[in-house]
Parts: sequence; structure tokens; C-alpha cells
Amino acid sequence: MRLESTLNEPTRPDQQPRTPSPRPGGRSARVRADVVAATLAEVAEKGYDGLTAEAVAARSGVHKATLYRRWGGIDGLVADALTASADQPWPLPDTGDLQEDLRRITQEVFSVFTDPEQSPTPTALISAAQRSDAGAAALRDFFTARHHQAAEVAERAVTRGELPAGTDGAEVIRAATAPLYYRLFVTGEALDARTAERAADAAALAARAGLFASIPTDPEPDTAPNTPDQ
Amino acid sequence: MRLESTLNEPTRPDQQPRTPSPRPGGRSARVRADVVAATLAEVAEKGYDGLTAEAVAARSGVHKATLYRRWGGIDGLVADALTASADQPWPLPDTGDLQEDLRRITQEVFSVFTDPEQSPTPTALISAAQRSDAGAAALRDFFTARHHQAAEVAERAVTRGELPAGTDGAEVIRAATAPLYYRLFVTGEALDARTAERAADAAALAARAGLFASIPTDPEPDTAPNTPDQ
DNA sequence: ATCGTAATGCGACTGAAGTCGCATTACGAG
DNA sequence: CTCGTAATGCGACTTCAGTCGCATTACGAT
Repeated sequence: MRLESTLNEPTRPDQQPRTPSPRPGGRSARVRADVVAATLAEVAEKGYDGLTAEAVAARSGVHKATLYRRWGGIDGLVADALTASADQPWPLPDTGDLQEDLRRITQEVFSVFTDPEQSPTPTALISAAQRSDAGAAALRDFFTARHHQAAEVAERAVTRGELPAGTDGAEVIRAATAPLYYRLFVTGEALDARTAERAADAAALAARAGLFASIPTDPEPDTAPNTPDQ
Repeated sequence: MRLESTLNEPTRPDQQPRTPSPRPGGRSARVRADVVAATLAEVAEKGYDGLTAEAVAARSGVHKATLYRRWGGIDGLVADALTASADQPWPLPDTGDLQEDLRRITQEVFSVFTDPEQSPTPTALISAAQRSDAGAAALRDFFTARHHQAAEVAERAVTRGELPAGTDGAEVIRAATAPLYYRLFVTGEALDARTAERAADAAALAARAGLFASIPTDPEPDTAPNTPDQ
């Protein structure tokens, strides 16, 4: 999961014309790229409470007042950085088996947020995003995009006949990854590879049982059929 | 899930002698109670970024400098408020059926965080806790305590023969509640009753399949062998 | 009742976040 | 090339979070 911005290099002019400014190809774009890059670098280094408008201004070479004018504050900087990351394409596994695909996805999440090299930026970014409405909205969009992309894994499983028709693919993804994010961003508990695997397996199991189908195949998936009692 | 402090009423002297101060029964205790109560009230009213040391000082009648001396800042206030909530006993369902117990638990979480009357305090408290090391530690302790308490639901199921021996009860609870917290505190998506129910059902299903047993009953609950490659 | 000590009250001080008005620069159109 | 305009640079100013030294109060022990 890449949260780095597309705009790291000032030489890419109009990748993200979200604010259709009258000067999309010139200095404004350069400024935006520099600022987003500086924001990501700062947030990775100092964490989200160490994130300062002055530091971003100093690092990017853009005046502090400009930051406040264009982004309205730290919140906007974070939101913009997140938005820039949202439409990043994302390599999806396609092993032909839902459980294995989900395992790879949760494994990927695990890797990113466990690797001290990669984790700081996305971790700080997600934490920072929760602090403002703008950030929260950007974060919601970000995850919506991710869920939508990753849902393909489940949709392929439906096509294969592995999952019941009408299965909500995004919901399968949420089920698989939620336990990881829950530990990372709510309880603060440690994360291990086995947890990642179990989460994927549990999601695959529930999906196969039809729990994520719009009209559940079997509303009460326990009781009679499979009661693996001991 | 009650996150309110035990120390709302200044007339309870030594309920929480965490800091074994030389004067546990006197003014210090009163001050702490007032401050914790004021913190909860403030955080509920103004959210976690509206939480100000000065406001807490004003509301509690305690000087600002005292707050910084005893609690070290907003972080400490939040952490203390959380700590005070951690050992609150918590009514557990006991319906004789794991799935139903889990449903009631997730339903309870859903209710608390959906009800505009109850949600502000715990929501803001959890968000605020993630902003500092002290808060994060207190939050971890809080959830550890909650998981441990709620694990009884799974342990009873083991006793009943409903779940395989060696099942990690806390893990079952985490699996059941994670999707809710994931939406509430990570993605910011809306939460509905059906999601709560599905999460409980999925957790029950996975638990019955032995996914949360220390030595999984059936490590690969689907397909025959596991050939990770295609 | 008295005294020593710790905790609190108090107000001034520091530093940084965020704002404002104005000067300057750079883009884009003609 | 020239000009109009929008964006940025600039520095001072306001505001508030957080700190410090000292005076005062209240607790607990003798």
C-alpha cells in the first residue's frame, strides 16, 4: 500500500488538477508538489504532532503564509497529501484462490506497517488525517478507493463460483483488513504475521458462508450443518 | 461500554490511588476528581482538538499550572481519564450461545458509538488517546482489560463444547469488534446495525472453525492442500 | 494546637501558531 | 514584447499553549 504522493517530483505538472487554478502548469503546480513532498517528509520524520507549518514552509521553500492561504493549515496539507495518494494504482494479487489473495493483501498491509522503513509515512498520515474534518474526508475517500480496487479479488471469486453471487467485495476486504488496522490504530497492540493470516482466513471463511452477500445464502451459518465441536 | 470516569463525584476519596501521593485522602484527591470530570466534560463538548488545558482549568477550578505539573499536559489528562475507566466492570451477555453473545457485544458497541447522547465522550477520548505515548499506553491497557473481560464469552463457549479447546478468547472478541472500530476510527465510514451483526457472525464462524485456537483444528479450512502459488 | 512539607494558586514570561496588509514575482493572453 | 492579474514572498502583529519562580494554602504528623 503506497501512500507516497505522486507529486514528489516538481517536474510533473498537471497530474492532480484538483483545484482547477488558472495556472495549472506553472509555479502553482511546482509549489504544490514541493509542499506535498515536504509534508510527507516531515510527517514521516517527526510524526503527526511534530508536523509544523513552519517546518513544511522551511523545507519546501514556500512561505508560511502561502501554506495557510492555499491549504488552510496543517489539516489541509495532510488531506492533500492523502488525496494525492488515493488514486495511486495498487498491485492486486491474483492467485486464483480467494483465501490466498486475501492472505497476500493482509500480508502486504502487515509488511508496510511493520517495516520501520515504510511505516512512518502512512502511519503518521492516517493518524494525522483523523484530526480534522478535511483529513477525515480525504481518508474516507482514500479507503473507499482502496476497498473498491481490492474488491476485485472477491469479484473474481464470485465469477469463479467460489463465492455466492451478490457478495459485497468491499465488505470482504474490510473484514480481512479490519483486525490489522484495529490493532494498529485503535488498541495499539502489536501486529504479527499470524494475525494477518488469520484475519484473511476468517474473512474468506465468512465470505464463503455467504455472510457478505446482499441476500445471505445462509443467514444462520452455524447450528446444524457445521458444528465442529471439539 | 462505559468510558465515564469513576471519579465524577469529588466525595469519593481514594478510589484510584494510582499515584500513591503522600496525601491520598485530601485536597489532591478532590483536585484529581474535579479535573478528570472536567476533562471528560470538555472532551465530550468540544471534541479532542477543542480540548484545552485552560478550559479544563477554568471548568475544574484548578489552576492551569497545576494541570501541567500533575498531568504534564492534555495527553496526561486524557490518559488519566482513560485509566480511570479501564477497570470499570462491564456487563457481559450470557445467552448460552456464542453467536448471540457476540451479537450483543457488537450491538452494544454499535449503540454506544451511534447514539449522539453517549458517543461523544468515548469517541473523543479514544481519538485523543492516540495522540500521545501516555494516551496510547492507557488506551492499550484499556482495551487489554476489555478484551480480557469479554473473553469470558468465548471461554464459556469452550466449556460448552461450542468452541475447540485452546481458543484465544480475546482474539475472538477482537475479530468480532474490529470491523466496527475500523470504520469508526480508521476509515470514518458509517456504521449500521447489520455490519455489527455480520461482524459478530463472522467471528463466531471463524471461532467455530478453530481459527483462533492456539493449535488450529483445521489450519486450511478450505481447498485441500495449500499451494500458495496459483 | 503547632509545625514542616508538599501541593496548589498566581501572574509574568517565552515561544510558536496563525493572520494581515502590502510589495514583488511570475504566469498567460494579446 | 507588454501588460493585467493572480499567486507568492515578506515581515509584523495577535493570540494562546505551555513554563517558571515565588507566594500561599492545606494536609498530616507530632
